[in-house]
Amino acid sequence: MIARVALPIPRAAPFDYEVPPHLSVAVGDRVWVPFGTRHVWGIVVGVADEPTFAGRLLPVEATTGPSLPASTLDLIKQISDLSFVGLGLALARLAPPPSRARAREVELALPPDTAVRISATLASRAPAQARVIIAIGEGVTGAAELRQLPGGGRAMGTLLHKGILRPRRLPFSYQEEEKTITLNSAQRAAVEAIQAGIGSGKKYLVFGPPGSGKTEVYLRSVAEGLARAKTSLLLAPEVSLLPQLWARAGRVLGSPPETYFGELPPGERWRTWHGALRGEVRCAVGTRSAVFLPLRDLGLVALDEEGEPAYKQEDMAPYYHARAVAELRAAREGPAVVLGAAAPAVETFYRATQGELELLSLPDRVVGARPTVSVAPRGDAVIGPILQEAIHRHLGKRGQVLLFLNRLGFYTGAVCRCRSILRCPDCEIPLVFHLADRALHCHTCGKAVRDLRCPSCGEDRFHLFGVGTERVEHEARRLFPSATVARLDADTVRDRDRILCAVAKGKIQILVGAQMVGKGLDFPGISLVGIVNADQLLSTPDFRAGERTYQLIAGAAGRAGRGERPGEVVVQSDQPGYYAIRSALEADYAAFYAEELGYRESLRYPPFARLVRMIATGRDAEAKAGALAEDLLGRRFEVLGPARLFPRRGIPRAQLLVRGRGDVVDRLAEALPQPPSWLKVDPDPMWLG
DNA sequence: AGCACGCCGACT
DNA sequence: GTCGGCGTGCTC
Repeated sequence: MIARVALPIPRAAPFDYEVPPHLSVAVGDRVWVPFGTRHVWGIVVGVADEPTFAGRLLPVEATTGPSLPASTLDLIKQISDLSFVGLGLALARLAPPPSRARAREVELALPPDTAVRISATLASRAPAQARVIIAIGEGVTGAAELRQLPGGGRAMGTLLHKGILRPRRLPFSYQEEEKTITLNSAQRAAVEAIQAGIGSGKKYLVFGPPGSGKTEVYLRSVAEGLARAKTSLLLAPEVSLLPQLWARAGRVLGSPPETYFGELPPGERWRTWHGALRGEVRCAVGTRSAVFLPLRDLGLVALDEEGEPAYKQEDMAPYYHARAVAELRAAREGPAVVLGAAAPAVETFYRATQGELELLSLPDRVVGARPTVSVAPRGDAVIGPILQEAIHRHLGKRGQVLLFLNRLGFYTGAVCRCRSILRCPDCEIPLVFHLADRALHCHTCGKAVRDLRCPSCGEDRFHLFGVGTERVEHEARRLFPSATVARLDADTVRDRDRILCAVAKGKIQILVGAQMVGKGLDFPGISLVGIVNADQLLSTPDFRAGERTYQLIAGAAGRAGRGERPGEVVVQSDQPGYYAIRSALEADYAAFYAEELGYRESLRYPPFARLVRMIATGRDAEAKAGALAEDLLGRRFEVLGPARLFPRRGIPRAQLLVRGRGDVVDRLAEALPQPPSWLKVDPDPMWLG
């Protein structure tokens, strides 16, 4: 028998191997095969009697049995086609490889006082075990550190075996107090509507302001599904949001759900994936990669904050949007898809108005009161006088302060003295300053502008800008020397657990954070949220800049005043009249949507067209992109660019955008059956430029 | 993606 | 004379 095996290499076609008589393999099995001078894991995507390869075949050497069901294999096949990536590579990155679970962090499985008593009795006979318990009592949770104690490795193993310790499943030890929640009528109506859609593949948009109880609606719907023996998936855009979701789900469902996300240790990922495969997992919470979990009898997939760009995998192939994958699963496996947001993606809301999704509105806030939102000029200060005054006021009342910065300081935009952001005359996308030729470039159409005058005041001298989180942290410490200041962004992600716990306990007065902090975190002590530079996001070279700005402000407003204290939000902006900022200040999504939709239509951006982003990389990226553009234009594609991008790790890059109708991806797949290795093809990109 | 093979600059 | 830079090409 011949096994056709997808291998973790860019090439699309599978490789044929001989299956020796003592092994039996089926489609979906993981196999160990010789490949060149080494061995690799592959996944069987077909079996046949005759090979398609003419050369000499090598044997399959081992198998670990099923790694995914046929439905998931089909799903990943579809994703690999849509994102112009070989099936083998897509499978290797989406189905976790076999790995033994090994605790990375441990915690006490007993109340601390009991543990102290046990360690006292152990002190004479098993001093190593006592030392481990004492160390944990002192706050050490890392398994690696505990292993370094004298005899620590073995002692930890014994304690895990005895059940005194247990592996910590989440990179965060968030605890929430019990509270009983009664649904209001809008929430009840939403749960009823969703319940009717479980198993039918219906799609819903749960639309409501922060604190309107969207999470409770998903959780009650999950419970309804469980009662009918259906499994569920709950997705959040960021790992940092999982602990709260996990804790709340455990409380509503009666038992804790499984977790699945990229940073989970390999053994844990494998365990959850195989639990799902065997039908043992009934509910899982996770980030975008969890949308592929092979849960059996899937009844519901919910995406919280569905407009968040983190749902799209764009940095690494295969490129996919968790929402699109959920909808593909709905079509083949029938789960209801529930999208929830206070500020949905414009595309999603548009689809709801077109009847593709059922709109379920939750108009009322059930947690806290709407914070007061005000706008303040930033001028040349990082933290302007009005925000400074507000921080003083809240610190004085023992409130906590969150200072947000969208950390896209990567781009250097240009502002005129009259405070308007300079935009491309054709695309209305903000221009990006390139130091190499000291010119402003449009990353959408490729135009380079050297002699530009501000369209609103005619001035030709501009100010370049970009502020980072470190600078904000530094300013906060300088201005408020007696406050405890912490910073949470991609650089400090390893300390996330510690920092978030300290915030929850009120030990940090000012938290400076990038995007990740802005989403559904729920800290009752935070009474003031300051958005340091709302204009910076507006200047990103992307047609979604307005949408992101609205989402940022709306999300931040949702962070303030979730507890007893009334909340306040101060947005620093020098363009308070710009529609995205104005409507966000008023929490008026409908007004934002109306204006944004008009802009999208007049300039033919999604949802009125579909974009495919192509990035050429390498020495003559621009020339190659240019030749490709010529070729595609000849085949009657609409092509924007090529535009020169900033080099990445010293390697030049150039971008093309192909614009078309819904069928543009299929047409491109026909035109470029196997894109060259220097070209990345990303349909429906979330980030341009 | 690896890893080999292959053809040109600075070193024991 | 070699060690080694990373450019192309192949792996059932």
